[in-house]
Amino acid sequence: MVGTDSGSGSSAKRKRADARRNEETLLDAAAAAFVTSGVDVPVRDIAARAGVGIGTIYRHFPTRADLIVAVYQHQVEACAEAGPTLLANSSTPHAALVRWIDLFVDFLVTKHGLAEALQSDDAAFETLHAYFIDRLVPVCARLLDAAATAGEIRPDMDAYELLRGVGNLCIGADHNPRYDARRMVGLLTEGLRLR
Amino acid sequence: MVGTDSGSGSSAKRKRADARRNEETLLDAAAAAFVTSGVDVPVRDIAARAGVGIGTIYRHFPTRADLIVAVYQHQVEACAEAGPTLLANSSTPHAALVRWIDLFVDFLVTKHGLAEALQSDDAAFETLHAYFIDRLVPVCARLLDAAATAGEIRPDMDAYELLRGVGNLCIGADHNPRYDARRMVGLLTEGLRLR
DNA sequence: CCAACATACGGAACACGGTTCCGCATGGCA
DNA sequence: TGCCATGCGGAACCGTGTTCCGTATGTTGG
Repeated sequence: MVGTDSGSGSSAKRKRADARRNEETLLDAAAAAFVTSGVDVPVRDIAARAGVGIGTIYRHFPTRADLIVAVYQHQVEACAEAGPTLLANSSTPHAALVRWIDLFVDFLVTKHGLAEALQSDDAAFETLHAYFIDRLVPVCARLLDAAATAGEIRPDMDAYELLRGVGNLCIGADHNPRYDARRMVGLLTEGLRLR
Repeated sequence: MVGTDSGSGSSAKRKRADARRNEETLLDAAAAAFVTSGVDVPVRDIAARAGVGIGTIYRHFPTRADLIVAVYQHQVEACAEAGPTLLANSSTPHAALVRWIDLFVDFLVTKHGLAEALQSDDAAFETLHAYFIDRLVPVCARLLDAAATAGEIRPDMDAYELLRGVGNLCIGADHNPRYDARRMVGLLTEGLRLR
């Protein structure tokens, strides 16, 4: 699992039935609201969509970050797990790295406002930061290490820094036809290459 | 000059003396506030610092963007003017491009929150966007063009997109010792290179 | 089945920051 | 000096995050 344990996990003292139901409903409502209004959608809107009071949402997900993490956990997990797979199945480590970063970019640019939230220094997004870093930095580090060992890229690249840079490049990628985050990220990974 | 004409310009019907004084005071207060609290400092704080009412600040600078533009106009101007100079004085167009982008990055990372504001899609920052784009994109385009003509970089790079990417990379550059925007931007310009 | 308790709920109320608006003050001018 | 356009202050309003408590309801022991 993943640590937050804010889900239907089997641990602890088993919550009340209505509480579990509400948590589920909220997750669905939030997912839908994120799609239509971005991850910055007002808390009240999510509550209204779920048909619950504002207090309920705060009780289950004390910060917006908790809600975002819960909604996107599966996808982040999938991305993390894709790392080793790509490394095993790609022609070179650098190719694996590029493909993995593509996955990450795909994920970010299709979630309205997520890239912004990810880089925000607002304390409310602390756990969001932490989750992404915990889960993805090690994967990225492994890919970087493999590529560096193979002599394909410069050896001094820090995984955290790279992910942060990639995340930054994804900001505003939706809602701006003149800006193509993928191309920019491509430039970045190209610049990483040893020549 | 620059178009906004929100300064002590000699055009129009010459404002009242107290109004001109207030505008000056506000500019100073805002500059100081931006330094200590970032460009997101509450409007009330700037007003308080300047010793004026809230209405006054809105009268002179209808949006936060107007204030930011007014405060940083000189520096943006200097950056824009440095473009041709660098092109004339550098060993190669690519070197000029890199040095110019360094200038831009230096400017952005030393203004707490400016990079964020620059990429925000909030309507309030519309004029900020517009000003930076109007002033800097042509300069960048000229540098890109020179470098492309010299065969140093790929010829398909759009100036707006590059500046946007660079701006994005500068987000969160202050207040995060683990992230070095300069290095990331360096990677980007390296990736631009033809090899 | 019922009582009693822990748990969870709803939403009013508060905090905060942006923005508007209008009655009042004042600089500039005849 | 008196008049008027210009400018000023800040109360008030709005949207949104967040807290808190009286009430409702699931759960469990008798």
